[in-house]
Amino acid sequence: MDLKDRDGLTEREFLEQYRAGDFERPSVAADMVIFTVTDAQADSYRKLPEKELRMLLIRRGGHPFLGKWALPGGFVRPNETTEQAAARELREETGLDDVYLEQLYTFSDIGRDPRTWVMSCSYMALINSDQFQLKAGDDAAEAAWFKVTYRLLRERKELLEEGGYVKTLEYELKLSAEEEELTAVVARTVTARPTSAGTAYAIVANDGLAFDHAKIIACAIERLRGKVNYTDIALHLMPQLFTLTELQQVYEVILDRELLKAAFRRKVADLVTETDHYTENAGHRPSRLYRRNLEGYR
Amino acid sequence: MDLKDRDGLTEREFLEQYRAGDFERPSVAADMVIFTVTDAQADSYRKLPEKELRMLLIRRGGHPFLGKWALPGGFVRPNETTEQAAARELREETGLDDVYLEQLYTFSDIGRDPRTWVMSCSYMALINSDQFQLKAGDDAAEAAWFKVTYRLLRERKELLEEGGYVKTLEYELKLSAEEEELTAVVARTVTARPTSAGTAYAIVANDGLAFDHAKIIACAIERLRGKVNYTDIALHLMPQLFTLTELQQVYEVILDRELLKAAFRRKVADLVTETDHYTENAGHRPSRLYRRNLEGYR
DNA sequence: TTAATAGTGTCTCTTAGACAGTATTGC
DNA sequence: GCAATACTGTCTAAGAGACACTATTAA
Repeated sequence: MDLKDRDGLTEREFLEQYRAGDFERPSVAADMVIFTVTDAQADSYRKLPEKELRMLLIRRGGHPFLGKWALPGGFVRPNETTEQAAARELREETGLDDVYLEQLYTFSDIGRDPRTWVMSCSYMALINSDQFQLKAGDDAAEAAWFKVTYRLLRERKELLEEGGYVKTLEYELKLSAEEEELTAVVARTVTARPTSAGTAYAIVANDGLAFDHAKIIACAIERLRGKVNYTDIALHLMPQLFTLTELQQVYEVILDRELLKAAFRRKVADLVTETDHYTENAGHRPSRLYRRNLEGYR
Repeated sequence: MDLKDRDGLTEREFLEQYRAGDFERPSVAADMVIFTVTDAQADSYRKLPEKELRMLLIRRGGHPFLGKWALPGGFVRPNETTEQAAARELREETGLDDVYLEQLYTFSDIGRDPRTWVMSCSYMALINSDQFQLKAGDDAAEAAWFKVTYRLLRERKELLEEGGYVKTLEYELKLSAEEEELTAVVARTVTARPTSAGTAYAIVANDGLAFDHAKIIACAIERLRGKVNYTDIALHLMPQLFTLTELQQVYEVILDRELLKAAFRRKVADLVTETDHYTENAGHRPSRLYRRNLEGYR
């Protein structure tokens, strides 16, 4: 087809003469929440080590937010998708190439970067403990894996005159590495009005995190918690071989609550395949090792 | 705190001297999938009218994709968030201000806009039939509400040598307005590999839709279908007063399958409040009218 | 009276929660 | 034997699916 527009141009002619207007454009960054799971120090030779959910952060070496901790990320370059930018950043920061990657949300609050107009298209990556090496931060920047806790602090509900309500959920986000202890409070506000409705995040308190990264982290944890229940997403955090108790520990550390063993095993039965291998030299009965069942989830 | 960076500048000094580099930046558009539900023509005075899921599209009046149909949307302006841009576009296209609005996904494939580098941050809006008037398209552009169907065409699963599989789900998207009939086939590819995993959309066939909007629409329908089952999202498509049968019809048209009455009523019981009003002059037993229960969902 | 929808009762099957009981190892 | 974890069996409660039955209106 050779449709012509008002100026009598075909599409090819139009594109040849097209010049991008000099409207102001935003920079777009891909920022990543990279999760992994590690073992805490075991108390006794008999006890199993506890699992910890950890996240990679990088200490800023320049303004703005000099000295604060930020998510790994960087600007999306021309001829690159946001996914590719995220994968590239991940490779640069961790050397890893082949991981679970999922887009989270695009944050565009004005002033979220004090330098200039920057939107953040955020991603979540899951790394299993086989791939995991603490060699993060090959470049000059200081990097560390922070232990994550995210817990409901308070809940408030206000009724509106016109009908509907505003519910505010305040979560405390705690991130701790060797020397560092970061704390933030993120409020999730759910507005329900007769016609409209919506959810918004706000940072209530923030000690040590750069930009609006506390929001992005909150968003990632909530996505992870949600998906754990109805997908096999948690298996991306597991090594090749693992016990069902380890898998349960990972679920528990993500959800921040204890689960019942029997029910848990029924639930994940289809997500794993048993092997003929067993753990050895634990101070107790050996445990069968499982593999991820790639056919499992639907 | 007055931390100084390598150049001996404080944060304030840094920001004062900061000039945005002239790296190439993308344009960012907010594109919207605006859903509503309408009544089809009833066959007889006795029969209830069927519900139809509809979506607003705008015929392009210029290159590229001249004459094709596109989602309402536009570029995000400086000092505006993507949410605000979406809300502004919605107001411009429909005159509506107070609606359910939710961010979907950010699409950034290179070449998705043949003119220049454009990312699309997509949103879904739900409009109830009270607010709905077919006055869309006050400006010069031609606009129409298209009836939506989205149905699984075929499913393919290929096992990989390294372990894992690639599953391809092909959906047929049909959009129809008075004279117009648009058809596209969108493939959702789920890749499951031992370490990585991911989902991607691709357009397999496309007749009449501009840009990659078939993907965005597919994404919106899948989000809507998913959320219908575990939130009260469908109630944003309902007028102030409605019958439970109407609500069920809306669920059915979204999910594209029939539901059982008794089970449905149990499920939505907490999402609605009964009123003392009844339908009148239907050719059969009157039906109790309900309101949305704003306390209902969690 | 009739053609339609409105609305309820109840049986079954599946799943999640709870808990108790048995099994097996290293030291 | 002991201190742990490994693993299974079973009761119960809640929910989804299926279906049948009764109720009520306008024409």
